[in-house]
Amino acid sequence: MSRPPVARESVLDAFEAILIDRGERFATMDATAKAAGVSKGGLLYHFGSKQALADGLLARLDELVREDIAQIERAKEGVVAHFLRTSTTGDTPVDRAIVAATRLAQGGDPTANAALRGIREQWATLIRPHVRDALALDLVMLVSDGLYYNAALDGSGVAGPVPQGEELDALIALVKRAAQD
Amino acid sequence: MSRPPVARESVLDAFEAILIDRGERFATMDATAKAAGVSKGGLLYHFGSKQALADGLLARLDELVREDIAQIERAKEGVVAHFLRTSTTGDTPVDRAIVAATRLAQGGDPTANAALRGIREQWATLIRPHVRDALALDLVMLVSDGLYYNAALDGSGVAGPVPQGEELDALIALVKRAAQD
DNA sequence: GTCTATATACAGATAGAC
DNA sequence: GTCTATCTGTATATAGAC
Repeated sequence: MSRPPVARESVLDAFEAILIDRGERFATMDATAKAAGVSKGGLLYHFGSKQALADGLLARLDELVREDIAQIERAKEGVVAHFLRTSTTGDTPVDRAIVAATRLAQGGDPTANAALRGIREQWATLIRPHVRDALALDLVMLVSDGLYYNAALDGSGVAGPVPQGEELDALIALVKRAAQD
Repeated sequence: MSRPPVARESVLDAFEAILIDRGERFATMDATAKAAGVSKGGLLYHFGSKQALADGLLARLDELVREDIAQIERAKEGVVAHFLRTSTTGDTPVDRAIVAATRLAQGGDPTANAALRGIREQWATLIRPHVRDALALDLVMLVSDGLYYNAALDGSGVAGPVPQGEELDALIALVKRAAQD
């Protein structure tokens, strides 16, 4: 699992940033190359097509989710609480990748859609043993989905109408009470 | 408030359908005109620009939401329950308009984004008197957001990983128990 | 009101120099 | 490995006939 070149990563960073900050329509190869500080030709050396660029983003997303899931499993405050807390409170690499993938999916990229569905399934598998039943799982997943939905609507950095800090703590407690015994 | 011409409405229907079924990238004026059974020139008589087309969709959304809110207020099973039940269980005109607007928003249209934020605020105002406190409101809104998020990911007609039928009834009961006294 | 034809701009992608 | 130049397709928009 050798680390890819720096230029490649900064192209992905730029692509992701435009998706988040401006939306799918503005995430062109031209704009991405410019934001990454390379020429179009340079970008196309690393990613031979727009789809390859999207695939690169989704591959990185997959890896970040893998790490994220490992972290949630080890969380001291419990799996459910940590899962909800990291459902886009902050501006972490996973969160950014997920919002960017959401934008791609909504633009009409079926691979982005499938990736997000797969991630949600992984999360559900992770949470299932820690809640009372299927209904409780639905509740936890939907609250998490709701947090991501608001993050996707607001782009990065902007504080949405979603609980944070102590309010988020209280929400987590409320959901846990409803979802666990 | 005179009813707009039939052709105008069918153009909006077509635009909405493409947004939902294929995504923002595919919702071009050409594709919309074709799907609506008019020529590009015909479309442009009714909507002079892409933005005007989007504005038309959002204006219709606003009206549908107004009707939707009036219905929720009158719901026999209670405001919270009816609100959650209509958070995209089905394939109603409001739901379709919301998913289409979500796609526009994720593509990078700021007016679609603002419209969705406004609608969410209207809903919150509607729900607020019917729940225990601000925390309970957060819970109800986030579950609703989560349902819409899944609807947006799945497009129209496809059954997502989201509760339906009796499972949905149980979820609504669970949320009500957690959110009301 | 609806059409065809066309102008303009930009997206994605290729060729080939350095 | 990164660049410039360019080709091709297509999206938005205009002009003007019917």
